[in-house]
Amino acid sequence: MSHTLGIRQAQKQKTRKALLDAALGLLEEQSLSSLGLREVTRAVGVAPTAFYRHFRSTADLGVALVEEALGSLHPMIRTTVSSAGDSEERITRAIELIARHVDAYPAHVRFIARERHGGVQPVREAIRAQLTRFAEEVRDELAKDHLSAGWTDEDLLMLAHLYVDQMLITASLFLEAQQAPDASERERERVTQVATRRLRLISIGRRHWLD
Amino acid sequence: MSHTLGIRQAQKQKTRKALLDAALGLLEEQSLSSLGLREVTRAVGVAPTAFYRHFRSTADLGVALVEEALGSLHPMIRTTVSSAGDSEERITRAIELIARHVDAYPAHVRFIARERHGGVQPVREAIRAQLTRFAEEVRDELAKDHLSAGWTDEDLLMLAHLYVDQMLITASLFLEAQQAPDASERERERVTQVATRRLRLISIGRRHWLD
DNA sequence: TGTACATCAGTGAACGCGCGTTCACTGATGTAC
DNA sequence: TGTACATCAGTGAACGCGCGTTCACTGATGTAC
Repeated sequence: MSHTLGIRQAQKQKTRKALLDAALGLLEEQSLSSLGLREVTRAVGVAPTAFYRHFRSTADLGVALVEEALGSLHPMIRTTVSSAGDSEERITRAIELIARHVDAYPAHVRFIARERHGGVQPVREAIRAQLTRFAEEVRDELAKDHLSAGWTDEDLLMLAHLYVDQMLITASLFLEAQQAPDASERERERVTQVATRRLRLISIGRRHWLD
Repeated sequence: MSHTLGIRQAQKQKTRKALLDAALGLLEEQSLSSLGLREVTRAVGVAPTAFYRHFRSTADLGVALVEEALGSLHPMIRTTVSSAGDSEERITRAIELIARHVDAYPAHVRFIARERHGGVQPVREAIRAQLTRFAEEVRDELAKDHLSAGWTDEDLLMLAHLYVDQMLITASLFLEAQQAPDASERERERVTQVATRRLRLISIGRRHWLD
């Protein structure tokens, strides 16, 4: 049987999750560096002092949000890069996956895009560390592809970073499309098209890299 | 002779510039959404109320900073894209130009990277508008190149956006390299190398786009 | 050039408010026997 | 199973502080004659 937490631990986890969720909601319209501890506890309905039972500061909460937003994405990225099919099919599948992820977790995506270059150093570093891991994982999968024969490890990592950056840019574009006042379905299709073509161009560059 | 401002106008412009400069300095360690009006006036040495003679709010000041950071860059971008030489030479020149710009205006570059997805809507929109203009200008220059024969306008704009995004990513990488505790010269060279290869791969993709 | 009045960038006091943090506390949950 | 004590998540009062904004003001600069 699975490990069962005590009542006390379970309740603590529940409050912690409520704080993270409330913070994520409040961060749709501001940056982490202006997020107040009292704001968060007020949204949850607990006393301001309860915050300290879970996090040292809002920066600390931000680092936890990075883990929540990106920590579980690693297996998904690996399987996407190493998936079957020809280049065009894989591009289509990858972009569809990004679109669905943005639909499912818009606030997480916005948080990462916003804080990647945001004003809170520990959070920037946590995001950077996760993205570096993503790039290394993408490189590992790319290395298995026969198209990578003759590539240096450095160039594979360069390409992997290019893919990771495109993934983020695309996610951010889908997010903007989502918020478009009307015709957001049209916007969504436009983003799908332009992101597909970007990846297609990169894919072509990849195939002719060693020419 | 050039238009001379009255003493009053000249002094007002001087105070306004001092507010912008102070804000830019304070924004190295925080986001615009947490920047305080009193913080800025304190740094300049004027009364808090003086702020209102120049800006309605810190968001308004942020929009002015976008103009200052990006407004003067248009001619530079046009000439860079349309410059002479073969593909490799142009890539080298473009990256060197970015590196020099980051050295000359690090705070402006950081501000744009930070607030592009930041928590202040009018500033995000001002940045977005400038970057759209950049992309359209890049497209116009690309369209003159014989390599663009047969390209749709849509695809040219896609490529232009790809270039603009790479420009920002590269600038942001140089900025991080600048802050590296030691061996920042090594870091700088590493960034130059990886940015060069990225552009090279995109350039290869461009050449074979219509294959 | 000189005078009388208008403009307006910057001042300084005052306001109400929400902030982060401290502290001793409460009472439900956990644990030892 | 029952009892006595320990733990600790969440409370609520209190603190000093800096915030954005208002208002009537000052005095140098600008303008009309």
